[in-house]
Amino acid sequence: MAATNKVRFQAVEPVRAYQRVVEQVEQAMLTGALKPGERLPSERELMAQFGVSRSTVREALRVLESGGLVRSRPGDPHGPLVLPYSPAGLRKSMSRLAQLDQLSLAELLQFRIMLEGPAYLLAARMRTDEQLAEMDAALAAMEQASELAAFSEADLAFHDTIARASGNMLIVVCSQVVHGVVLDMIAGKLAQSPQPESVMAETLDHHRQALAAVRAGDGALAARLAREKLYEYYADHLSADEQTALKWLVSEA
Amino acid sequence: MAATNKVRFQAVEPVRAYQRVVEQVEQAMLTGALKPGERLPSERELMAQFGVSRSTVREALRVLESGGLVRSRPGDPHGPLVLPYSPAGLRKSMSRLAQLDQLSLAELLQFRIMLEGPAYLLAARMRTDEQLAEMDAALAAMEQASELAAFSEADLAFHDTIARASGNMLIVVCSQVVHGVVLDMIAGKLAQSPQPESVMAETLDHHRQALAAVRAGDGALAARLAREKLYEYYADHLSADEQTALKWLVSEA
DNA sequence: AGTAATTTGTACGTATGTATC
DNA sequence: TGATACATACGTACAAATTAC
Repeated sequence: MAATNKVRFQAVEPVRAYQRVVEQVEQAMLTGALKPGERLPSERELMAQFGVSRSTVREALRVLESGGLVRSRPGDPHGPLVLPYSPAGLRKSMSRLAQLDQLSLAELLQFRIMLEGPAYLLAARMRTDEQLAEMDAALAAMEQASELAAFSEADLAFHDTIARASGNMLIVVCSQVVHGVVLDMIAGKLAQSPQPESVMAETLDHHRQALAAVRAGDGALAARLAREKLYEYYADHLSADEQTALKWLVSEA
Repeated sequence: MAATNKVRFQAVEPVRAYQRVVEQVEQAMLTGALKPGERLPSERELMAQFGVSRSTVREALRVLESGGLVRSRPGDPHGPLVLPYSPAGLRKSMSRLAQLDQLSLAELLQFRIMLEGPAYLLAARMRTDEQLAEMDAALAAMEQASELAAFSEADLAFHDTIARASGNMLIVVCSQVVHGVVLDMIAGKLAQSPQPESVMAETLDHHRQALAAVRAGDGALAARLAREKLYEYYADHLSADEQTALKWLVSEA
């Protein structure tokens, strides 16, 4: 018996020409041979260098473009531009996950609590003075907002600043995505709230307290306030079981 | 003076033909009009329906394909296959950011702690008996593993079961992705560990304690154990500042 | 089993609008 | 302003692969 019983072969799928082009360009960007701000050769030159047709080059460029890695404009003699690395791709994938995987509001809120607690915790210790000023500005915008839309926008900016102050990019991206999806899910219900003013005033009060805790450097307090606020704000939209599970995260996390 | 001083115009960038095709297909998948396992029309039919050339259709298909949404094979008369959601895209974009130093190991570990704490917390209360049996099986596999690779694989299965027991799909997917990326980042360093046996034994012991807490329904204890374990396991790879920040999350979260 | 039909993968040519020099 | 090089989009053609009869 040949000594091949330990090796495991994997199913091999055909590698298309455009994929090899994409891989080479991606590799060049990963190794630093191609840096943001630099240019790729023109399509005609690429098709000469890779030895493929124009269609193949274009398919590869479209894939790179949709991934947020390059941007090509018609008529640009310098060739496609290599873009700086941004979490746009991460955000798109997260968005798809949140929207496509039929997530429940309860799951999204659980996740928001998991994100916001640590976000406040870290922000209370890591925040710069500029970020503190941004939070003040967002709070002021919320106070001055007369319409729900403007209020909601300022609220989003406030949370975004908190997330950025945590110094963790994953928290920033996930918070943006999850917050956005949650707003989409309850958009209808929130608009027909009986007393939008009282809700806004209450939210404002919670934010003031949390911001004060952040300013004082009391991360644990800020985190607890944030979790409780989130629960109170959204609990009405959940079933009794879901409320219970969410409560666990609020009190014990 | 015309009453146009309140409107804000945004810079408009050209929308390519292939982008509109991609958007329509993505939208159909998001709304559920196109479900996994179903087929897209053939390229020729697509080019008739969208009123664009085949090149454009193909560029759109390549983008969708690279995003893991569809798969097209040569000669398939049924057309491109609509794939079920996979976290591959999420993992790829996260890995890219990590490789490009836009995402530090410290951030990833922070995030893992944020995920695993609540995962254990929820799992301790929500787990079914079958999931508990799965955890036992994974633990047994870890005990029997002689090589690091098998041990690591069983460890991954253990954490995955915990995540699934939490009942939150976002936790499941994010845990898988982040865990995988962390393993990629420290793959080299871990292999040359001086005493892999002692590390494995220690990890095993931690897992036993955490599993016991889950079995007993003590979510708070399980979560604390998980956070501490994670810190002890990876702290060596972090700078002093990063260790301090991580410690905050371990103790106060 | 084998053949025919259809589809994808790739290549090449062309017209048009655009950005840069 | 004009000239040049570029990207966009369309159309055609042929080889390779797959399915169905």
